Amino acid sequence: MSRGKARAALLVELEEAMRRSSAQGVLYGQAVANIAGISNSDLECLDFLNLEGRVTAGRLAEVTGLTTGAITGVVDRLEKAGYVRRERDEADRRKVFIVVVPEVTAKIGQFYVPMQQAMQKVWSGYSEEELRLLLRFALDGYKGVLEATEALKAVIDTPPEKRANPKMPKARR
Amino acid sequence: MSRGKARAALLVELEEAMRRSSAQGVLYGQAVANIAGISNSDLECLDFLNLEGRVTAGRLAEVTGLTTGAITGVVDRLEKAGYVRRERDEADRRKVFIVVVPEVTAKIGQFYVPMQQAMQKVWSGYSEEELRLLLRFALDGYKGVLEATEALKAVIDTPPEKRANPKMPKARR
DNA sequence: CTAATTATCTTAGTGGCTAAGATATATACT
DNA sequence: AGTATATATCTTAGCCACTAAGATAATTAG
Repeated sequence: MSRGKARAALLVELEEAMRRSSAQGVLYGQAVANIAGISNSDLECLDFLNLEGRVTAGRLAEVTGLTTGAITGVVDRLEKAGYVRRERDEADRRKVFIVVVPEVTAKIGQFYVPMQQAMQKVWSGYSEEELRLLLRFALDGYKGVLEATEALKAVIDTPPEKRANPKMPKARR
Repeated sequence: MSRGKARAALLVELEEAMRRSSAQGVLYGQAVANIAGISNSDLECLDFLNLEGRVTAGRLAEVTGLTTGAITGVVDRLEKAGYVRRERDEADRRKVFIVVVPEVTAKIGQFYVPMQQAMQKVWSGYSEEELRLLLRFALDGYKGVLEATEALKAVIDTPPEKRANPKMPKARR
């Protein structure tokens, strides 16, 4: 206990640092969307499509939290700009798969280069063993955020008077 | 080289894992805004105010990338809902400081509880030494994202034909 | 003390979003 | 098979937050 920071204090700092970098990450995404001349939602969908490859319109609505009507608009704009194509599912002709057009989508990729370079630079300061720890944490963290998103839905169903009333994570200054 | 993952492969995995969790984090924020009944931008500003405490309208415009006109709207809505107050700077009466009303803002805090709990759970799986490494990384990462945001502005000023044309970070499947 | 600058607000117009319902296809029931 | 119900996407009307441009008010520079 005498040497090293007390664990509780460490966690507070960790939380604040992660909130700050995540907020800044959001801003980076907004800047990319602005520069690329597409809306935030459009870019969010395009990013997801790049991770998943081939996704139905309905799935896009699920993961973004937008209505299916809004997704129709998103896909219309992305398709018009050439980033994606619609592909009817031959097995179930109600479904529409959205697939990226990699040659065109690559134009967006350049706006992520500064972020990738900055991250490479950060990572260069860590040993392979440390990077493995970071990977473990990133994977754990992803699961955690998914869980939290689920749990948040439970909060909605809890009547307000039964909820805890915690302080907003507050500033220190 | 024979044991442990090759560093390059590790970095690719790390990047994907971090992109996924960051995307999911964005969704969590959107869900909070929906439940709280305020817009994404309003919540983003409120979060920033909670970190910084007391901030001018103009600074809010800077950090969010919104126009000052849009910020007027944000602050109007937040003020009407009781989350913040406007405070004229007595030294320079053009400026308006926006200050949070903690008692009211606490109502939003509850929606972050699931996230905090999930993160506590994740962090419980790490030793104090490991947490210190994570903190170092979170701080480095924040600096990195800030740098990247700056560097992105440089990309805008580079004529398109002089830019590299990298592939979009692509899926593996 | 006039001009230029800075900080916020106002206004008009636009675009993406939701809610509700239409359309088309698939599945379940009798 | 044939009818009802469910599912997936699209369409439409209306709303709200955003931008761009300019107005207002206060400060700083010459």
